Amino acid sequence: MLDLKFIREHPELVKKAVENKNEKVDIDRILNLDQDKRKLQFDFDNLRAHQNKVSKEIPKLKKASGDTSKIIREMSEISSRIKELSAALHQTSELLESELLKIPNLPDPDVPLGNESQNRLIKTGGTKKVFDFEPVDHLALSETNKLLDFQRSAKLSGSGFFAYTGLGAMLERALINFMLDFHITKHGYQELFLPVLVNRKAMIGTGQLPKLEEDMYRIEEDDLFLIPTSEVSLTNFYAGEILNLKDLPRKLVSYSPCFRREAGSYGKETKGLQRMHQFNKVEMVRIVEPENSYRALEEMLVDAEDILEALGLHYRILTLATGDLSFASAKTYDIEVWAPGTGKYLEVSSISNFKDFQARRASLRYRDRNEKVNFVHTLNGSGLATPRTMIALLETYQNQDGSLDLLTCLKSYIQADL
RNA sequence: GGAGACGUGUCCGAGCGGUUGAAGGAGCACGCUUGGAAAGCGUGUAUACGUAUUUGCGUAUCCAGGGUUCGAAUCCCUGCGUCUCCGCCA
Repeated sequence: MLDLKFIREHPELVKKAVENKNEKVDIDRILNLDQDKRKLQFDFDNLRAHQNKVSKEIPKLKKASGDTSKIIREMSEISSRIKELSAALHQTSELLESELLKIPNLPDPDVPLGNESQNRLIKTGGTKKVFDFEPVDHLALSETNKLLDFQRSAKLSGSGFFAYTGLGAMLERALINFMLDFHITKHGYQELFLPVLVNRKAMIGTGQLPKLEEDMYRIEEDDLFLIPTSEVSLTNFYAGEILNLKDLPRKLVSYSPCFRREAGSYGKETKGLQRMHQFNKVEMVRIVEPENSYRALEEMLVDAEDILEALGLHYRILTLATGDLSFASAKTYDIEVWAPGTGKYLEVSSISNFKDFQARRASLRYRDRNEKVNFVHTLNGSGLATPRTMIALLETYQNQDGSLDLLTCLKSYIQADL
Protein backbone atom coordinates (compact mmCIF):
# COMPACT_ATOMS: atom_id res chain seq x y z
CA MET A 1 0.00 0.00 0.00
CA LEU A 2 1.20 3.47 -0.80
CA ASP A 3 1.15 6.33 1.63
CA LEU A 4 -2.03 8.29 0.98
CA LYS A 5 -0.17 11.52 1.62
CA PHE A 6 2.32 10.60 -1.07
CA ILE A 7 -0.49 9.92 -3.56
CA ARG A 8 -2.06 13.26 -2.68
CA GLU A 9 1.21 15.07 -3.26
CA HIS A 10 2.42 13.17 -6.33
CA PRO A 11 -0.64 11.95 -8.21
CA GLU A 12 1.04 12.11 -11.63
CA LEU A 13 3.98 10.08 -10.46
CA VAL A 14 1.67 7.40 -9.12
CA LYS A 15 -0.40 7.32 -12.30
CA LYS A 16 2.75 6.87 -14.36
CA ALA A 17 3.96 4.05 -12.13
CA VAL A 18 0.60 2.27 -12.33
CA GLU A 19 0.77 2.50 -16.10
CA ASN A 20 4.34 1.21 -16.20
CA LYS A 21 3.28 -1.80 -14.19
CA ASN A 22 0.39 -2.48 -16.58
CA GLU A 23 -2.17 -2.00 -13.86
CA LYS A 24 -5.44 -0.11 -14.02
CA VAL A 25 -6.41 2.02 -11.04
CA ASP A 26 -8.42 5.23 -11.04
CA ILE A 27 -6.19 7.52 -9.00
CA ASP A 28 -8.47 10.55 -9.35
CA ARG A 29 -11.32 8.59 -7.88
CA ILE A 30 -9.16 7.69 -4.92
CA LEU A 31 -8.23 11.32 -4.40
CA ASN A 32 -11.92 12.26 -4.45
CA LEU A 33 -12.76 9.55 -1.96
CA ASP A 34 -9.94 10.79 0.22
CA GLN A 35 -11.33 14.29 0.14
CA ASP A 36 -14.85 13.08 0.95
CA LYS A 37 -13.51 11.06 3.80
CA ARG A 38 -11.61 13.92 5.33
CA LYS A 39 -14.65 16.19 5.10
CA LEU A 40 -16.79 13.57 6.85
CA GLN A 41 -14.09 13.00 9.45
CA PHE A 42 -13.90 16.73 10.13
CA ASP A 43 -17.66 17.08 10.62
CA PHE A 44 -17.79 13.95 12.70
CA ASP A 45 -14.93 15.08 14.94
CA ASN A 46 -16.51 18.48 15.57
CA LEU A 47 -19.90 17.06 16.40
CA ARG A 48 -18.33 14.47 18.64
CA ALA A 49 -16.32 17.12 20.43
CA HIS A 50 -19.57 18.91 21.18
CA GLN A 51 -21.23 15.73 22.33
CA ASN A 52 -18.34 14.84 24.61
CA LYS A 53 -18.36 18.29 26.13
CA VAL A 54 -22.08 18.32 26.86
CA SER A 55 -21.96 14.75 28.14
CA LYS A 56 -19.57 15.89 30.80
CA GLU A 57 -21.92 18.66 31.83
CA ILE A 58 -24.97 16.44 32.26
CA PRO A 59 -23.91 14.65 35.46
CA LYS A 60 -22.88 17.98 36.99
CA LEU A 61 -26.24 19.46 36.12
CA LYS A 62 -27.99 16.44 37.58
CA LYS A 63 -26.03 16.78 40.79
CA ALA A 64 -27.06 20.41 41.02
CA SER A 65 -30.61 19.02 40.56
CA GLY A 66 -31.15 21.08 37.43
CA ASP A 67 -33.52 20.08 34.64
CA THR A 68 -31.73 17.90 32.08
CA SER A 69 -34.68 16.83 29.95
CA LYS A 70 -34.31 19.65 27.41
CA ILE A 71 -30.60 19.17 26.94
CA ILE A 72 -31.03 15.40 26.64
CA ARG A 73 -33.63 15.90 23.95
CA GLU A 74 -31.21 18.12 22.06
CA MET A 75 -28.38 15.67 22.44
CA SER A 76 -30.59 12.89 21.21
CA GLU A 77 -30.83 14.64 17.87
CA ILE A 78 -27.11 15.29 17.77
CA SER A 79 -26.55 11.65 18.58
CA SER A 80 -28.54 10.47 15.59
CA ARG A 81 -26.71 12.90 13.31
CA ILE A 82 -23.42 11.55 14.61
CA LYS A 83 -24.61 8.06 13.74
CA GLU A 84 -25.42 9.08 10.20
CA LEU A 85 -22.05 10.72 9.79
CA SER A 86 -20.32 7.74 11.29
CA ALA A 87 -22.01 5.36 8.88
CA ALA A 88 -21.09 7.52 5.91
CA LEU A 89 -17.54 7.82 7.18
CA HIS A 90 -17.22 4.07 7.54
CA GLN A 91 -18.56 3.43 4.11
CA THR A 92 -16.23 5.94 2.51
CA SER A 93 -13.24 4.67 4.46
CA GLU A 94 -13.86 1.11 3.42
CA LEU A 95 -14.25 2.06 -0.19
CA LEU A 96 -11.09 4.13 -0.07
CA GLU A 97 -9.22 1.32 1.64
CA SER A 98 -10.29 -1.25 -0.93
CA GLU A 99 -9.25 1.05 -3.77
CA LEU A 100 -5.90 1.75 -2.14
CA LEU A 101 -5.23 -1.98 -1.98
CA LYS A 102 -5.44 -2.09 -5.77
CA ILE A 103 -2.55 0.31 -6.32
CA PRO A 104 0.69 -1.53 -7.05
CA ASN A 105 4.00 -0.57 -5.54
CA LEU A 106 6.07 2.03 -7.38
CA PRO A 107 8.95 0.58 -9.38
CA ASP A 108 12.33 1.98 -8.46
CA PRO A 109 13.84 4.58 -10.77
CA ASP A 110 16.63 2.21 -11.84
CA VAL A 111 14.20 -0.51 -12.93
CA PRO A 112 14.14 -0.79 -16.73
CA LEU A 113 10.91 0.43 -18.35
CA GLY A 114 8.84 -1.93 -20.43
CA ASN A 115 7.62 -5.49 -20.50
CA GLU A 116 9.38 -8.82 -20.02
CA SER A 117 11.52 -8.30 -23.11
CA GLN A 118 13.18 -5.37 -21.38
CA ASN A 119 14.43 -7.45 -18.45
CA ARG A 120 18.09 -6.61 -18.08
CA LEU A 121 20.77 -9.29 -17.84
CA ILE A 122 23.19 -8.22 -15.15
CA LYS A 123 25.34 -11.25 -14.52
CA THR A 124 26.04 -14.87 -15.31
CA GLY A 125 27.55 -17.19 -12.75
CA GLY A 126 28.77 -20.74 -12.33
CA THR A 127 30.38 -22.59 -15.18
CA LYS A 128 28.32 -23.99 -17.99
CA LYS A 129 29.15 -27.65 -18.16
CA VAL A 130 30.50 -28.92 -21.48
CA PHE A 131 29.20 -32.33 -22.57
CA ASP A 132 30.94 -34.75 -24.93
CA PHE A 133 27.53 -36.27 -25.68
CA GLU A 134 24.04 -34.94 -26.24
CA PRO A 135 22.50 -34.37 -22.77
CA VAL A 136 18.92 -35.58 -22.35
CA ASP A 137 16.21 -33.84 -20.36
CA HIS A 138 15.14 -34.55 -16.78
CA LEU A 139 12.12 -36.55 -17.87
CA ALA A 140 14.27 -39.09 -19.67
CA LEU A 141 16.62 -39.24 -16.68
CA SER A 142 13.68 -39.70 -14.31
CA GLU A 143 12.50 -42.55 -16.48
CA THR A 144 15.88 -44.28 -16.41
CA ASN A 145 16.39 -43.77 -12.68
CA LYS A 146 12.72 -44.11 -11.62
CA LEU A 147 12.58 -40.73 -9.90
CA LEU A 148 9.16 -39.44 -10.88
CA ASP A 149 5.74 -40.92 -11.56
CA PHE A 150 3.44 -38.40 -13.21
CA GLN A 151 0.92 -41.06 -14.32
CA ARG A 152 0.17 -42.03 -10.77
CA SER A 153 0.28 -38.51 -9.30
CA ALA A 154 -2.37 -37.62 -11.88
CA LYS A 155 -4.60 -40.32 -10.37
CA LEU A 156 -4.40 -38.47 -7.07
CA SER A 157 -4.59 -34.85 -8.10
CA GLY A 158 -4.71 -34.46 -11.85
CA SER A 159 -2.07 -32.82 -13.95
CA GLY A 160 0.38 -30.35 -12.54
CA PHE A 161 1.38 -32.41 -9.53
CA PHE A 162 4.43 -34.57 -9.12
CA ALA A 163 5.10 -37.83 -7.36
CA TYR A 164 8.71 -38.45 -6.44
CA THR A 165 9.56 -42.08 -5.96
CA GLY A 166 12.53 -43.73 -4.24
CA LEU A 167 15.74 -41.87 -5.00
CA GLY A 168 13.71 -38.99 -6.43
CA ALA A 169 11.91 -38.48 -3.14
CA MET A 170 15.13 -38.75 -1.19
CA LEU A 171 16.88 -36.30 -3.47
CA GLU A 172 14.08 -33.78 -3.13
CA ARG A 173 14.21 -34.04 0.64
CA ALA A 174 18.01 -33.82 0.62
CA LEU A 175 17.88 -30.70 -1.51
CA ILE A 176 15.43 -29.01 0.85
CA ASN A 177 17.49 -29.88 3.91
CA PHE A 178 20.72 -28.86 2.26
CA MET A 179 19.37 -25.42 1.35
CA LEU A 180 17.80 -24.83 4.75
CA ASP A 181 20.96 -25.80 6.62
CA PHE A 182 23.05 -23.68 4.29
CA HIS A 183 21.06 -20.52 4.97
CA ILE A 184 20.91 -21.22 8.69
CA THR A 185 24.58 -21.97 9.22
CA LYS A 186 26.28 -19.91 6.52
CA HIS A 187 23.94 -16.92 6.16
CA GLY A 188 22.57 -16.58 9.68
CA TYR A 189 18.88 -17.07 9.02
CA GLN A 190 16.44 -18.27 11.66
CA GLU A 191 14.25 -21.15 10.61
CA LEU A 192 10.49 -21.09 11.01
CA PHE A 193 7.97 -23.77 10.14
CA LEU A 194 4.61 -22.15 9.53
CA PRO A 195 1.06 -22.95 8.45
CA VAL A 196 0.44 -23.39 4.75
CA LEU A 197 -3.19 -22.35 5.14
CA VAL A 198 -3.56 -18.68 5.91
CA ASN A 199 -6.42 -16.23 6.20
CA ARG A 200 -7.46 -13.47 3.83
CA LYS A 201 -5.83 -10.80 5.94
CA ALA A 202 -2.42 -12.38 5.53
CA MET A 203 -2.89 -12.67 1.78
CA ILE A 204 -3.76 -8.99 1.62
CA GLY A 205 -0.81 -8.17 3.83
CA THR A 206 1.79 -9.37 1.37
CA GLY A 207 -0.18 -8.23 -1.69
CA GLN A 208 -1.41 -11.50 -3.23
CA LEU A 209 -4.95 -10.24 -2.67
CA PRO A 210 -7.05 -8.67 -3.95
CA LYS A 211 -5.33 -8.89 -7.32
CA LEU A 212 -4.52 -12.58 -7.63
CA GLU A 213 -7.46 -14.32 -6.01
CA GLU A 214 -7.99 -16.36 -9.18
CA ASP A 215 -4.52 -17.84 -8.87
CA MET A 216 -4.95 -19.04 -5.32
CA TYR A 217 -6.32 -22.29 -3.98
CA ARG A 218 -9.00 -21.43 -1.49
CA ILE A 219 -10.84 -23.33 1.22
CA GLU A 220 -14.22 -21.72 0.83
CA GLU A 221 -15.76 -22.98 4.05
CA ASP A 222 -13.16 -21.32 6.25
CA ASP A 223 -12.04 -18.57 3.89
CA LEU A 224 -8.48 -19.85 4.09
CA PHE A 225 -5.95 -19.88 1.29
CA LEU A 226 -3.16 -22.28 0.46
CA ILE A 227 -0.02 -20.18 0.37
CA PRO A 228 1.54 -19.61 -3.07
CA THR A 229 4.84 -19.03 -1.25
CA SER A 230 5.89 -18.99 2.39
CA GLU A 231 6.65 -15.31 1.90
CA VAL A 232 3.02 -14.92 2.99
CA SER A 233 3.33 -16.72 6.30
CA LEU A 234 6.86 -15.48 7.02
CA THR A 235 6.20 -11.81 6.38
CA ASN A 236 2.82 -11.77 8.10
CA PHE A 237 4.29 -13.54 11.12
CA TYR A 238 5.00 -10.14 12.65
CA ALA A 239 1.96 -8.35 11.23
CA GLY A 240 0.45 -5.69 13.45
CA GLU A 241 3.50 -5.53 15.68
CA ILE A 242 5.85 -2.73 16.56
CA LEU A 243 9.30 -4.27 16.65
CA ASN A 244 12.20 -2.91 18.65
CA LEU A 245 15.30 -1.72 16.89
CA LYS A 246 17.30 -4.48 18.56
CA ASP A 247 15.02 -7.07 16.91
CA LEU A 248 16.08 -5.89 13.47
CA PRO A 249 17.08 -7.12 11.05
CA ARG A 250 15.03 -10.29 11.11
CA LYS A 251 16.42 -12.92 8.76
CA LEU A 252 13.92 -15.73 8.39
CA VAL A 253 13.99 -18.89 6.35
CA SER A 254 11.35 -21.51 5.91
CA TYR A 255 10.61 -24.55 3.88
CA SER A 256 7.07 -24.94 2.65
CA PRO A 257 5.11 -26.47 -0.14
CA CYS A 258 3.66 -23.77 -2.41
CA PHE A 259 0.33 -23.92 -4.20
CA ARG A 260 -0.56 -22.13 -7.39
CA ARG A 261 -3.51 -22.62 -9.66
CA GLU A 262 -1.52 -21.15 -12.55
CA ALA A 263 -4.78 -20.11 -14.14
CA GLY A 264 -4.29 -19.09 -17.72
CA SER A 265 -0.85 -20.53 -18.18
CA TYR A 266 -1.82 -23.83 -19.80
CA GLY A 267 0.76 -25.18 -22.15
CA LYS A 268 3.32 -22.60 -21.10
CA GLU A 269 6.55 -24.28 -20.05
CA THR A 270 4.61 -27.16 -18.59
CA LYS A 271 6.90 -29.99 -19.59
CA GLY A 272 7.89 -32.24 -16.71
CA LEU A 273 8.65 -30.37 -13.53
CA GLN A 274 8.74 -26.92 -15.06
CA ARG A 275 5.42 -25.60 -13.81
CA MET A 276 3.59 -27.35 -10.99
CA HIS A 277 0.44 -26.59 -8.99
CA GLN A 278 2.29 -27.73 -5.90
CA PHE A 279 6.00 -27.43 -5.41
CA ASN A 280 8.55 -27.09 -2.66
CA LYS A 281 10.49 -23.99 -1.88
CA VAL A 282 12.92 -22.70 0.69
CA GLU A 283 12.13 -19.06 1.18
CA MET A 284 14.14 -16.25 2.75
CA VAL A 285 12.52 -13.17 4.21
CA ARG A 286 14.17 -10.15 5.74
CA ILE A 287 12.58 -7.45 7.83
CA VAL A 288 14.92 -4.48 7.98
CA GLU A 289 15.26 -0.78 8.71
CA PRO A 290 14.39 1.26 5.62
CA GLU A 291 17.90 2.60 5.08
CA ASN A 292 19.25 -0.95 4.89
CA SER A 293 16.84 -2.53 2.46
CA TYR A 294 18.93 -2.12 -0.67
CA ARG A 295 21.99 -3.58 0.95
CA ALA A 296 19.77 -6.43 2.15
CA LEU A 297 18.50 -7.01 -1.40
CA GLU A 298 22.05 -7.41 -2.72
CA GLU A 299 22.92 -9.72 0.16
CA MET A 300 19.91 -11.93 -0.46
CA LEU A 301 20.83 -12.19 -4.10
CA VAL A 302 24.22 -13.52 -3.02
CA ASP A 303 22.55 -15.85 -0.49
CA ALA A 304 20.61 -17.44 -3.33
CA GLU A 305 23.62 -17.48 -5.67
CA ASP A 306 25.66 -19.28 -3.00
CA ILE A 307 23.30 -22.24 -3.21
CA LEU A 308 23.71 -22.46 -6.97
CA GLU A 309 27.48 -22.14 -6.61
CA ALA A 310 27.49 -24.91 -4.02
CA LEU A 311 25.46 -27.07 -6.38
CA GLY A 312 27.83 -26.24 -9.22
CA LEU A 313 25.11 -24.99 -11.52
CA HIS A 314 25.32 -22.33 -14.20
CA TYR A 315 22.91 -19.41 -13.90
CA ARG A 316 22.16 -15.86 -14.92
CA ILE A 317 20.63 -12.91 -13.11
CA LEU A 318 18.12 -10.46 -14.54
CA THR A 319 16.70 -7.22 -13.26
CA LEU A 320 13.00 -7.33 -14.03
CA ALA A 321 11.50 -4.52 -16.10
CA THR A 322 8.57 -2.54 -14.74
CA GLY A 323 5.99 -4.56 -16.67
CA ASP A 324 7.31 -7.89 -15.37
CA LEU A 325 7.61 -6.74 -11.77
CA SER A 326 5.16 -8.24 -9.32
CA PHE A 327 2.38 -6.13 -7.87
CA ALA A 328 4.07 -5.49 -4.53
CA SER A 329 7.68 -5.23 -5.62
CA ALA A 330 9.78 -2.11 -6.12
CA LYS A 331 12.71 -4.01 -7.54
CA THR A 332 13.23 -7.68 -8.36
CA TYR A 333 16.10 -9.86 -9.44
CA ASP A 334 15.32 -13.16 -11.08
CA ILE A 335 17.84 -15.95 -11.04
CA GLU A 336 17.57 -18.43 -13.87
CA VAL A 337 19.43 -21.71 -13.82
CA TRP A 338 20.74 -23.43 -16.92
CA ALA A 339 19.13 -26.75 -17.73
CA PRO A 340 21.40 -28.38 -20.34
CA GLY A 341 19.00 -31.15 -21.36
CA THR A 342 15.98 -28.89 -21.68
CA GLY A 343 18.25 -26.29 -23.27
CA LYS A 344 16.75 -23.36 -21.38
CA TYR A 345 17.34 -21.03 -18.50
CA LEU A 346 14.68 -21.67 -15.84
CA GLU A 347 13.64 -19.27 -13.10
CA VAL A 348 14.52 -20.68 -9.70
CA SER A 349 14.52 -17.58 -7.58
CA SER A 350 12.92 -14.20 -7.45
CA ILE A 351 14.40 -11.72 -5.01
CA SER A 352 12.48 -8.57 -4.27
CA ASN A 353 12.56 -5.42 -2.22
CA PHE A 354 9.03 -4.39 -1.27
CA LYS A 355 10.24 -1.42 0.73
CA ASP A 356 7.36 -0.31 3.00
CA PHE A 357 4.61 -1.55 0.66
CA GLN A 358 3.88 -4.81 2.48
CA ALA A 359 4.72 -3.24 5.84
CA ARG A 360 1.92 -0.71 5.38
CA ARG A 361 -0.55 -3.42 4.38
CA ALA A 362 0.39 -5.72 7.22
CA SER A 363 1.11 -2.90 9.67
CA LEU A 364 4.65 -4.01 10.32
CA ARG A 365 6.44 -1.30 12.22
CA TYR A 366 9.46 -0.65 14.38
CA ARG A 367 10.68 1.95 16.80
CA ASP A 368 13.65 3.76 15.28
CA ARG A 369 16.66 5.18 17.12
CA ASN A 370 14.65 8.31 17.95
CA GLU A 371 11.88 6.15 19.45
CA LYS A 372 9.67 7.11 16.52
CA VAL A 373 7.36 4.47 15.10
CA ASN A 374 8.01 3.81 11.46
CA PHE A 375 7.28 1.17 8.83
CA VAL A 376 9.94 -1.46 8.25
CA HIS A 377 11.05 -2.61 4.84
CA THR A 378 10.44 -6.21 3.82
CA LEU A 379 12.25 -8.36 1.29
CA ASN A 380 12.05 -11.91 0.18
CA GLY A 381 13.78 -14.31 -2.09
CA SER A 382 13.57 -17.94 -3.02
CA GLY A 383 16.52 -19.85 -1.85
CA LEU A 384 15.51 -21.85 -3.94
CA ALA A 385 12.44 -23.41 -5.49
CA THR A 386 13.16 -27.12 -5.88
CA PRO A 387 11.52 -28.36 -9.09
CA ARG A 388 13.60 -26.38 -11.55
CA THR A 389 16.69 -26.70 -9.38
CA MET A 390 16.12 -30.46 -9.61
CA ILE A 391 15.80 -30.21 -13.39
CA ALA A 392 19.14 -28.43 -13.60
CA LEU A 393 20.79 -30.84 -11.17
CA LEU A 394 19.65 -33.96 -12.98
CA GLU A 395 20.47 -32.62 -16.40
CA THR A 396 23.85 -31.24 -15.35
CA TYR A 397 25.06 -34.32 -13.50
CA GLN A 398 24.00 -36.95 -16.03
CA ASN A 399 26.29 -39.46 -17.66
CA GLN A 400 26.02 -40.76 -21.20
CA ASP A 401 24.53 -44.05 -19.99
CA GLY A 402 21.74 -42.21 -18.18
CA SER A 403 23.21 -42.67 -14.71
CA LEU A 404 23.59 -39.72 -12.33
CA ASP A 405 26.52 -38.36 -10.35
CA LEU A 406 25.21 -37.33 -6.97
CA LEU A 407 26.84 -34.39 -5.26
CA THR A 408 28.36 -35.24 -1.89
CA CYS A 409 26.62 -32.28 -0.29
CA LEU A 410 23.31 -33.95 -1.12
CA LYS A 411 24.41 -37.55 -0.69
CA SER A 412 25.17 -36.87 2.97
CA TYR A 413 21.46 -36.29 3.53
CA ILE A 414 20.50 -39.64 2.03
CA GLN A 415 20.75 -42.55 4.44
CA ALA A 416 19.92 -45.40 2.07
CA ASP A 417 22.62 -47.37 0.25
CA LEU A 418 22.88 -46.24 -3.33
C1' G B 1 -18.17 -30.91 17.66
C1' G B 2 -20.52 -29.89 23.03
C1' A B 3 -20.15 -27.02 27.94
C1' G B 4 -17.92 -23.12 30.60
C1' A B 5 -14.38 -19.06 31.75
C1' C B 6 -11.78 -15.16 29.80
C1' G B 7 -9.83 -11.18 26.10
C1' U B 8 -7.80 -3.70 29.24
C1' G B 9 -1.49 -0.02 27.62
C1' U B 10 5.54 -3.11 26.78
C1' C B 11 3.98 -6.69 30.80
C1' C B 12 0.97 -7.76 35.31
C1' G B 13 -3.51 -5.84 36.87
C1' A B 14 -7.94 -2.45 38.76
C1' G B 15 -12.34 -0.56 36.82
C1' C B 16 -18.35 -3.25 35.48
C1' G B 17 -22.83 3.22 32.69
C1' G B 18 -20.77 9.73 33.36
C1' U B 19 -15.18 13.87 35.67
C1' U B 20 -11.13 6.95 32.84
C1' G B 21 -6.56 7.37 27.55
C1' A B 22 -7.75 4.51 31.43
C1' A B 23 -6.07 3.47 39.20
C1' G B 24 -1.91 0.58 41.16
C1' G B 25 2.46 -2.14 40.22
C1' A B 26 6.55 -3.95 37.10
C1' G B 27 9.65 -2.69 33.14
C1' C B 28 12.13 1.11 30.41
C1' A B 29 14.34 6.32 29.89
C1' C B 30 16.24 10.67 32.19
C1' G B 31 17.58 13.33 36.74
C1' C B 32 18.90 13.38 42.07
C1' U B 33 21.58 10.31 45.52
C1' U B 34 26.61 7.15 45.51
C1' G B 35 33.68 6.35 45.15
C1' G B 36 30.65 2.99 41.93
C1' A B 37 26.33 0.01 42.08
C1' A B 38 21.80 -1.61 44.55
C1' A B 39 18.01 0.49 47.32
C1' G B 40 15.48 5.16 47.68
C1' C B 41 13.34 9.72 45.67
C1' G B 42 11.53 12.74 41.43
C1' U B 43 9.99 13.19 36.31
C1' G B 44 8.56 10.93 31.90
C1' U B 45 6.82 6.59 29.20
C1' A B 46 0.58 4.24 23.48
C1' U B 47 -0.98 4.47 18.30
C1' A B 48 -3.62 6.69 14.17
C1' C B 49 -5.98 10.79 11.87
C1' G B 50 -7.16 16.00 11.64
C1' U B 51 -5.59 20.94 13.05
C1' A B 52 -1.80 24.27 14.84
C1' U B 53 3.21 23.44 13.95
C1' U B 54 6.88 26.51 19.81
C1' U B 55 4.49 24.22 24.47
C1' G B 56 -0.72 22.77 22.06
C1' C B 57 -5.86 21.39 20.70
C1' G B 58 -9.69 17.98 18.75
C1' U B 59 -11.27 12.91 17.38
C1' A B 60 -10.79 7.63 17.49
C1' U B 61 -8.84 3.20 19.76
C1' C B 62 -9.74 -1.10 26.57
C1' C B 63 -9.83 -8.31 20.64
C1' A B 64 -13.06 -6.98 16.00
C1' G B 65 -17.87 -5.58 14.06
C1' G B 66 -22.83 -4.11 15.21
C1' G B 67 -26.69 -2.51 18.91
C1' U B 68 -28.93 0.04 23.52
C1' U B 69 -28.11 5.12 25.73
C1' C B 70 -27.88 12.17 26.08
C1' G B 71 -23.24 9.33 27.46
C1' A B 72 -20.08 2.54 27.00
C1' A B 73 -13.79 -0.30 28.70
C1' U B 74 -18.34 -0.99 31.61
C1' C B 75 -25.01 -3.42 29.27
C1' C B 76 -26.82 -6.60 24.75
C1' C B 77 -25.79 -9.40 19.99
C1' U B 78 -22.36 -11.57 16.38
C1' G B 79 -17.52 -13.00 14.97
C1' C B 80 -12.41 -14.11 16.17
C1' G B 81 -8.81 -15.66 19.72
C1' U B 82 -7.03 -17.92 24.47
C1' C B 83 -7.75 -21.33 28.53
C1' U B 84 -10.39 -25.54 31.14
C1' C B 85 -13.53 -29.90 30.90
C1' C B 86 -16.02 -33.58 27.64
C1' G B 87 -16.29 -36.02 22.80
C1' C B 88 -13.63 -37.35 18.31
C1' C B 89 -9.01 -38.12 15.93
C1' A B 90 -3.41 -38.28 13.01
